[in-house]
Amino acid sequence: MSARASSPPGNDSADYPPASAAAAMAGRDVERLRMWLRILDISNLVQRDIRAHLRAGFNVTLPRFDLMAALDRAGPEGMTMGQLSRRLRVSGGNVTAVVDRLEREGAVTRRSPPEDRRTHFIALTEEGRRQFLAMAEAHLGWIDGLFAGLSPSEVGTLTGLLDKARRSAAERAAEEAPKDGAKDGRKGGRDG
Amino acid sequence: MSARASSPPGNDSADYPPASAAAAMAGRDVERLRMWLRILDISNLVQRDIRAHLRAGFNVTLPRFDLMAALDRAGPEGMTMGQLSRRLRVSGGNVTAVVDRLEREGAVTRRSPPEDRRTHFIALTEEGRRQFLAMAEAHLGWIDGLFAGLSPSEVGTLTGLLDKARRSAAERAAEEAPKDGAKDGRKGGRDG
DNA sequence: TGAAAATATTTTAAGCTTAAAATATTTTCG
DNA sequence: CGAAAATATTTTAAGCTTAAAATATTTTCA
Repeated sequence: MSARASSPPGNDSADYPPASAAAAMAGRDVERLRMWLRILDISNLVQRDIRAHLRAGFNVTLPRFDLMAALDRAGPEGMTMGQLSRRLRVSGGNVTAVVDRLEREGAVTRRSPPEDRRTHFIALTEEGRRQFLAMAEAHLGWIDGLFAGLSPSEVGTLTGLLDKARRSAAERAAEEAPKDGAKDGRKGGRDG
Repeated sequence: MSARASSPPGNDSADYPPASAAAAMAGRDVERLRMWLRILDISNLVQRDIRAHLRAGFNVTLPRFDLMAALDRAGPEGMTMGQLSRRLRVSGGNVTAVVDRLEREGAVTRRSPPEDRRTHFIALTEEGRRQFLAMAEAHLGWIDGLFAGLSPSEVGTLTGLLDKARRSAAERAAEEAPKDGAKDGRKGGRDG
């Protein structure tokens, strides 16, 4: 859950910028902020709904579902902890914790190849994959249902503009945080 | 941070539906799912950036910023714990925890009116409000920067479509979870 | 070879989050 | 009045999350 996120929150519509902060905003362009708050609202709303469905229908949390999705995509060999960390964009410690629980539940296995005992390959068990496929199918239905109020053409327009917005934000966030100064985009990380 | 959320994750663009789940998705419409994943991506990306800025520039977390924003909006009397819980759409226990920390830091005060000692009004201290205004000003600038790649007209179109998407999701999420069966939309809650 | 550096993961400390149980207080109503 | 219900908040148990420190193992290279 968590409706959190840098919001003059509780927004069901207009009233931005927030009351007292209004003074500080005087004369500033607020349209991009307004747009962002819509994105945030939808994101929170949909995530809340999906989490509730996952819990009620499958007794699974979103982090576990996401991790299983990555493993499903990876195929039978699975992925290493480091690969999962990068793919999911979460910390290594986080992957350790979530994998621990999935392993305890029998949804994934950990195995270390003899040639490098530092690393661990995580893979879905048969049961884990079966569970995931059922969840993925249901998930698609939930999303379709939530956005049923948009026509196919509206969905297309929105997706296109969102792509542009994403590129804008990704570029600018990246240049703020140079991280690594790496040459070609592969290095400095942890494994591959 | 957390890039989490019901995603065939790690998406920088296409490759949905995810590999093995593809079988389950056969013949299903995937456009709305694709759109949702764009929203999710942007939301995670921007929140990550904002959190980093808030921490680096103000040594503050997003939940604390959000709570302070609500209080700023509320004016000098502040808000009760229950009002904060509903406004921020988080649990009561959560509000207790975040307020505890803000209080410890001197950003907010708790006071209980004599006529109802169950309740507590939380308000920004002078220092808390000063801090918040500086953060809100910076926040607006970060958002403007991230979405600078969109023209004003694109921002307008996007905001309009997002509004429609939000209404769609909100309506459908609401009818799934009837919660209260209340008659006219005000009741059954906790306070006002 | 063998010490230093690099890599891969786990552990730890702290904070956010929820649902459910526990407390405290006020309101209702027999 | 006084017990039961309602209301407001805090506490608890569990899980997610991160950054930073600690471990374990492999690679580099003098």
